[in-house]
Amino acid sequence: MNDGPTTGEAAEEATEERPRQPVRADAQRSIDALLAAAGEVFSASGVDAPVRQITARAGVGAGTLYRHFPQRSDLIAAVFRKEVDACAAAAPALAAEHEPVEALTRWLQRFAGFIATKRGLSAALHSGDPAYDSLPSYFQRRFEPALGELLDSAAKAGEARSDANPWDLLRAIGNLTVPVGDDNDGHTQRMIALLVDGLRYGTSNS
Amino acid sequence: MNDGPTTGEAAEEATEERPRQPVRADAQRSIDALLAAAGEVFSASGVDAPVRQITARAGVGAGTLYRHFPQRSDLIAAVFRKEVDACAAAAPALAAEHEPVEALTRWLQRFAGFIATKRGLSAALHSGDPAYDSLPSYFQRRFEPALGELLDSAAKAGEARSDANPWDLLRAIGNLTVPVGDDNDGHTQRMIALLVDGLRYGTSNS
Amino acid sequence: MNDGPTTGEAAEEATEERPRQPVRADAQRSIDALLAAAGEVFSASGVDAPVRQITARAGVGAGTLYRHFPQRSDLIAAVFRKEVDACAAAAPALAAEHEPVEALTRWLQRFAGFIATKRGLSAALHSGDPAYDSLPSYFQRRFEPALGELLDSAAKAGEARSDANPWDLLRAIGNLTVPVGDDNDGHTQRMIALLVDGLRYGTSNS
Amino acid sequence: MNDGPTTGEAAEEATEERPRQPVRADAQRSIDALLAAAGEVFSASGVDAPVRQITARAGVGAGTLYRHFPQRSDLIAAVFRKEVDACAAAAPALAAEHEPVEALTRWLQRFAGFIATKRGLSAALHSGDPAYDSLPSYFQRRFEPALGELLDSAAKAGEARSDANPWDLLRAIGNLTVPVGDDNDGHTQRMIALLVDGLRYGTSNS
DNA sequence: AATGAATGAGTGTTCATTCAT
DNA sequence: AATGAATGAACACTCATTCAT
Repeated sequence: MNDGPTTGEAAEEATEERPRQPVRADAQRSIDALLAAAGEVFSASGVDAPVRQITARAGVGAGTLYRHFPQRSDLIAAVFRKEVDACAAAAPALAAEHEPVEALTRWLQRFAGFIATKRGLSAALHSGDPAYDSLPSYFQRRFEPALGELLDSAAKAGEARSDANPWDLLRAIGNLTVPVGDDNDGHTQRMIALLVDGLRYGTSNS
Repeated sequence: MNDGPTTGEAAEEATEERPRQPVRADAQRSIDALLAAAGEVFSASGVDAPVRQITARAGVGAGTLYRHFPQRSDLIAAVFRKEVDACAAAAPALAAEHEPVEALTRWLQRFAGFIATKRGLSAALHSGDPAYDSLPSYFQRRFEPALGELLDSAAKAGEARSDANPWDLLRAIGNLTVPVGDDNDGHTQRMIALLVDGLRYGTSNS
Repeated sequence: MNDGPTTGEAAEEATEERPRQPVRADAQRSIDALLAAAGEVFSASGVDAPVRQITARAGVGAGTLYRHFPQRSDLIAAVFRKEVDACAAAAPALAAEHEPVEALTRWLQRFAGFIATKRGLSAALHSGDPAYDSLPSYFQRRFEPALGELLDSAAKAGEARSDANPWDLLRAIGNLTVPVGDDNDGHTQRMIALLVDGLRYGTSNS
Repeated sequence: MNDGPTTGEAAEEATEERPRQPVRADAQRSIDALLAAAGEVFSASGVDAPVRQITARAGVGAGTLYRHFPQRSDLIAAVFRKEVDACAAAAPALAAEHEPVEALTRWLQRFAGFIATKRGLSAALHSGDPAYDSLPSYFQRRFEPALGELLDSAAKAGEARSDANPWDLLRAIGNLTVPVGDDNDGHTQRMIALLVDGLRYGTSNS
């Protein structure tokens, strides 16, 4: 991803070419402050943190938050997108600086760090609130190609099996978007098999 | 573990041979109903679910819950222990019925299922509430030997590397007791390396 | 007072000559323990203290309290009568040991001590609960003659005006049975006039 | 005190000349309504009356009460101060309209009326809650000079003994700030002696 | 007769959300 | 557009009272 969408726009999927409608400077300042504050509060206290904690940290009134993010889910989604973008953008950067396996490993660690701040989001994501419907696909749309590139490079270098599924691997680390227990598509089984493969690696059988 | 402690007694580690102190039958019925109801509600709605949801499902009054579990954390901990026991007890059972690698794989899947119901417990566990202090060690005390036996059997059969650390592996699947983001002991790094090993398994390098 | 009613009987105005129906010894023990405990708890925490505080101190179960005192007001009334009796009985005792004015002064101080433990009963008394209807008259029936005797003796000795109204005086100190603010019978005014008389005592007018 | 502080400001000692900090009109309306409602409810049902009774009568939501009076004690204290101010302010007014003894008597009756609404506050005052620490001294600071002036005028007119202690007299009527039973400074004794003096007034000894 | 477990209405309090300023 | 006061539903928790043991 070269520069990513401007996630500063509240609750809106950016369409690249639409000319910006005039957003007043003070409004933009409020939005930025809210996104920053919410990101910090969410990782510190979870996405159920009291709204006032966020507005206080952002230095705005409660009404301002609701003006820009009428639903709590709008705020959560906006923060989520912003952080997804930042993480996905790290993949090509690492690929440019490191050998394939090294880049792969580093990015997976970076990704794990991203996931670590998302504890507690899982419940929201599966709450059935349609406001979150677009998030899993956004997550996938950003991350799958990012990891795909890294895996391809490693495979081309003969450093990884070529049939590895990036999406499965992301879920193995994240378990964010689909809880392990409910899925029936065999994801968990495949990932556990992968771990077991890892355990076997280096034995006389490998 | 041969048959597991009877976790029906609230917040108490059962000593096998001690004759039951007279727990009135109705009280025991309430405790059992509450633990069962709480288990279901917790996995459906998280550990912050309204108390009344639990009491309604258990068919008891609110006061009954508070009599037996004065703090919410007491209930959470009791449910946790009960489910840990049930899962740990599955390990020897599977070992008796299946080949080593099969038993290992099945149990890891069973364990993953256990973890899946624990989404949302992570925050509670790291809340600093001393009521939860004993839980991580209980978790480890039950699970580490359970998985250790399975790994040993697999290693003896030449089906797994013998240096695999059961505790690391449990955390790799669970990420329950220590969030990924905060740990500095390299756990995440090792587990990601293990996944990458799994990816490499079967390539020309293995 | 020579023997007074046995206030150990719950919620019942003793009729002097009725032969005691057989009260089982253990029941009587419970009643005594409850009255003693309630007296202590009421002065420490007011008459709205939690029931369990009383049963715990008495060493009986909650059911036992309700067997003997089906309404909370029954318990309050029984404690009240018991303490009224004890205080009223002190009047003749003091009269036998001291000079008239000394006995009068000492008993009024004793009475003030009694009142001091009744803070908070006022609200209950005026709650409209018919269970308390008999209490003010009981209070008056016991105390008015007790103080009347003391005043008479003092008057006969030329140590007090002979027209003093014992009931007014009791209320002046107590303000228990009728709150100052609501009465329109001039009681408060008379008592304040009395205080002012006291202030004038020894001025050029006296 | 010439006209009394505006107690409409929550839990704050008004400084006469300070220009009002911008208190929004609606907030002030809420505060006033709450203080008025609480005053009525407290005298009717005691200071432990349900919060909802107060908010309902004030016509505001529960949150509004908690915004302005985060602790129940804040509300109690504010009501107390407001009523103390009103009563103390009556003293100079009465002095301006009546002869000294008449003014004294009327104000004491007014004060007795004030006390009558304070039944049940005693327990709160001695609960040890530091929120009430300042109340007794506030009570004394307002009332002692108020009564002192009245007594001085009466003494100057030769209508009262000049050594009367205003504070003792206030406590004689009030018994609010220090319960009768516990004090060891002889207050109760002195007041009872005063009453007895009043009784003696006009006997052959006076 | 005594016990103490169960009930559930009642209450304080919080906090998301709306809306007057 | 921003503020922050008001609202009131929702929730945890207590405790008087009942009733199974």
